[in-house]
Amino acid sequence: MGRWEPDARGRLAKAALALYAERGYEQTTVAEIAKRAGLTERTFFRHYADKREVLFAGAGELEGLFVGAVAGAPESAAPLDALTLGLDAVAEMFADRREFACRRQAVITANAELRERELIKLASLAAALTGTLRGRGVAQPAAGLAAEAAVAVFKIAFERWIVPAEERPMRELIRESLAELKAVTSGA
Amino acid sequence: MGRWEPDARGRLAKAALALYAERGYEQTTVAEIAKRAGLTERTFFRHYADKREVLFAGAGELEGLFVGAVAGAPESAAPLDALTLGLDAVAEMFADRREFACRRQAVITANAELRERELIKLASLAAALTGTLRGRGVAQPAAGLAAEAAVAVFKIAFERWIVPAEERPMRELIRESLAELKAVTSGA
DNA sequence: CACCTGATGTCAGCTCCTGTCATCACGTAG
DNA sequence: CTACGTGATGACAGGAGCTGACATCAGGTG
Repeated sequence: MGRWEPDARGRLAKAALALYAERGYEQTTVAEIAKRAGLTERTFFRHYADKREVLFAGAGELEGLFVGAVAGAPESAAPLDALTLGLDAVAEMFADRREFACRRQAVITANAELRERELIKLASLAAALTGTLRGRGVAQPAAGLAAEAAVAVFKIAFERWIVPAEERPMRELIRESLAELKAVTSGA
Repeated sequence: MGRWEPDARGRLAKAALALYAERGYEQTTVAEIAKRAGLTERTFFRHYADKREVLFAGAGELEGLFVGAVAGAPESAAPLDALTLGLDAVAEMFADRREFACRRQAVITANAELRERELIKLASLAAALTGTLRGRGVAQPAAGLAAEAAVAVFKIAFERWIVPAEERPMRELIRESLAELKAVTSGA
């Protein structure tokens, strides 16, 4: 055993999610999170930039996966087809994390500050996708619009996937949302 | 003359924008804003919920205008056509406020916290548009996707309108973005 | 004149977050 | 084996954002 219990970061994340869920984000102090993880407040801020970020550590992974899949699409693929590959890759990643995603999302939707943070992560994703499309030769503003549209599809499919009543696979919901988007933008 | 100088709210907003532009958002304290407006810190927080909100007082107006135009579209209009009427209404509103919008946007884009707040205002707009479309009989998820797409069009048109080099009318940029969105979603 | 109202000032206090320095197990060089 | 460096952590002070509670006081109202 080392000098400290291992995985301080993970313990902080777990403690934070638990407390945010138990008593609400605003009613939880960083000192309490740290205490539950057996650490101090100062150490919390060494692992996470702020009180919100502890819930968004996985965002970078999602972005990397999405961008990677789009970048790896065949050169001949149209922008929306490349983005669809990215959406599929993301869907796969979510497949076995439904319960965790649900608890986490319940906390986020319950608080405006956390929703703000979530939105900027999605915006960062859109920006990264825009850059990737541009690297594939797509011009502006088409690249930006396609990226925003793909993120909207992800957002809405995710919203429906989270609903406990549905229980449908993420991939299916994404295909449906994509089809709806095409219908609604071409229909007018 | 009343007991106090009139328009405390407006004075605070003006002082805040000036200071944020001068020395940056983070380097400005609320006490400084209040002092420049001839008020106290406590009074600032009576007018604005937090240090960011002072830049977003007009967001409600934008949302109302957009939603009103969509709601007032002919019943026969397709979702995207109704949304286009909303986009046009918004474009008109921006027409004579370019300089103010530029200064404000420069401050916002320079700071992540302010971008977060901007994003949640846009999300609120998308939610309001979704509700309006649903009121017009559009089902989910089509309503949500159409709303998100319209907000994406607004976002990207606005980005281009702000660029000093361009100087093209907002309405024209919106039409262009809309056409690009249709092209990119139907082309694949 | 007495009273109420509403915008503001004053003050105490919590929480978030940061800078700085101390601590101390572990690894490594000698 | 000792000495030293390293890296994660603790301890402490302090600024800034934000809130609650109470005081103040010009104006309107009876």
